[in-house]
Amino acid sequence: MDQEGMMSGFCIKTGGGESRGGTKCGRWNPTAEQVKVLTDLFRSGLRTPSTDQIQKISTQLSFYGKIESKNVFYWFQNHKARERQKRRRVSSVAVDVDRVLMECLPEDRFCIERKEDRSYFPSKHFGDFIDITHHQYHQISEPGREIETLQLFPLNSYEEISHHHYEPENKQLRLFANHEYNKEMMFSYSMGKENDHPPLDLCLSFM
Amino acid sequence: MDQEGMMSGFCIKTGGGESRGGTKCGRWNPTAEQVKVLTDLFRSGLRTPSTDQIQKISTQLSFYGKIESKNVFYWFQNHKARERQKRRRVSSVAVDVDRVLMECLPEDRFCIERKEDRSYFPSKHFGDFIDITHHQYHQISEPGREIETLQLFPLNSYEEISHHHYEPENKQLRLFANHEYNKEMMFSYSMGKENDHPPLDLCLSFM
DNA sequence: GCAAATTAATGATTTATTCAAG
DNA sequence: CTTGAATAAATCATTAATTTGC
Repeated sequence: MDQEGMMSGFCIKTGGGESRGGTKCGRWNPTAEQVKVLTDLFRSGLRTPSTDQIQKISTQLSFYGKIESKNVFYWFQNHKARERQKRRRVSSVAVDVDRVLMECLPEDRFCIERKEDRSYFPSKHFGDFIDITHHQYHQISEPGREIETLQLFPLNSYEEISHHHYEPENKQLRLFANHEYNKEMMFSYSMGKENDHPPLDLCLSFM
Repeated sequence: MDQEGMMSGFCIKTGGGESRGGTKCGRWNPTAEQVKVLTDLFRSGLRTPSTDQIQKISTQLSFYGKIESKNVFYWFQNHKARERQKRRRVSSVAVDVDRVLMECLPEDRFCIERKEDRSYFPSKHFGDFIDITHHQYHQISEPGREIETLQLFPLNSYEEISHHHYEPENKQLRLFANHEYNKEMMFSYSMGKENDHPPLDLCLSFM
C-alpha cells in the first residue's frame, strides 16, 4: 500500500533529503481551479464526502493538477473545521507579531442589538444621525472576558465633534497589539509631515 | 455641482452648517489624513473593528473632517473585501464547476451525507491509494481574461516548471511568472483566499 | 484652459452564505 | 429542521479622475 516515493509524484519524507525549500516532494499544493471547485462543492453543501465522492472529485480535479484522494479528504476536513473556527473565534489566542502584520486579524465580532430590521447596518445601528432607540451595543461575551456595554453617539454628538476644530493635537497613535493576555506590543504611529495634520490620539490597547 | 437635495440619509441638516467650503451632503468623502490613518490601521492588522473601536476611531478621525461611525465600518468592510478581491484576481480562473458538481454529486447534488468527522485519514476509504494519473495541467488563466486556449503540460514539464525557481529580472517577467503554474501563484492565491487570520486582540482606547 | 462626457474608485446597500442554538 | 447572528460577496450609486472637443 504505502510504498513511499511511488505514490503519484508525492515523495513523503524520503530519508530527510528534501529541505523546506524543495517543492518536489512537499505537501499538496492545490491549484486555483482545484480550490475553486472544492470551495464550490463545499458551498453546495458538501461537508464530509463519501469515499466514492472523494474518488470522483479527486479524479476530476486531477485535470487541474496533481492531487490525491487523501488531499480531497483532508481539504474538506480542514475547511470544515476552519470555517467553524473562524466563526467561533472571537479573538483570544496568542499570536506572534510577524503573522499579525503579514496576515490579518480575526474577525472581531460584535453583536448589535437590533430592533427593527430594515438594513443590515448602520444608520440604524450606529445611528449617528438617525434617531434610534437602541443606543447600546454589547460585545459578545468572549471566553474569559466580560461583556462590555457601549454607548453610542447621541444625535448631537456629531455636532459637537464635527464643528470642532480640525486642528492638530500633539499626540500619537499607538497601537497595542496583544499577542498574549499579558504581553503587549506597541507600535508608534505618527502621520506624515507633509500636511502638518494633527497626529491622532489613538491608543490601541488590550481590553 | 452640489445639488443633491436628497442625500442618502447622510446629511440631516439642510443648508449651512458646513464650515469648509463646498462640503456637500452626499456620501462621505474621506480626507487624505483619514484615509491614511485608516490604511495604517488596516496595515497594522485591523480588519473588522468592534463597535467601540469604530466609535473611537471615528471620534479621532473627526478631527480631520466630517465622519461617522458607519463610515469607518463601511471603510473596513470595503477595504477588506477589495484587498481580498485584488488578491483573488491574480488567480481567478474559469472552471466548469457545474460539470464537476454533476460528476461528483451523483443524483441529488444537494442531498449530502453528513458523517461524523474522522480524526485521521481512514485507510478503509483509501486503502489502496488509487492514484490519479497526472498527465495534463491547465495553465492558470490571466486575470480578467477568458480562457479559450489551454496550455497543457506533460508531467515532466510540470516538474520542471514547478521546481524551477523563478528569478524575475523585471516586472514584466515577474508578471508573466505569476501566471504560470508555480508556487508563487499558488501562494498568492491562498493568501488572498484564506480568511483564516491569526487571532489577535485589538482594542481602541484613549490615552 | 474649461467644462461636458466618460471612466475609474470607492462609499453604501442588498443578498446569500455559514454555523449552531432551539 | 428551522431560524438567529453575523458577515462577506455582490451589487448599486455617487463621487473623483480623466479624456475630449472646443
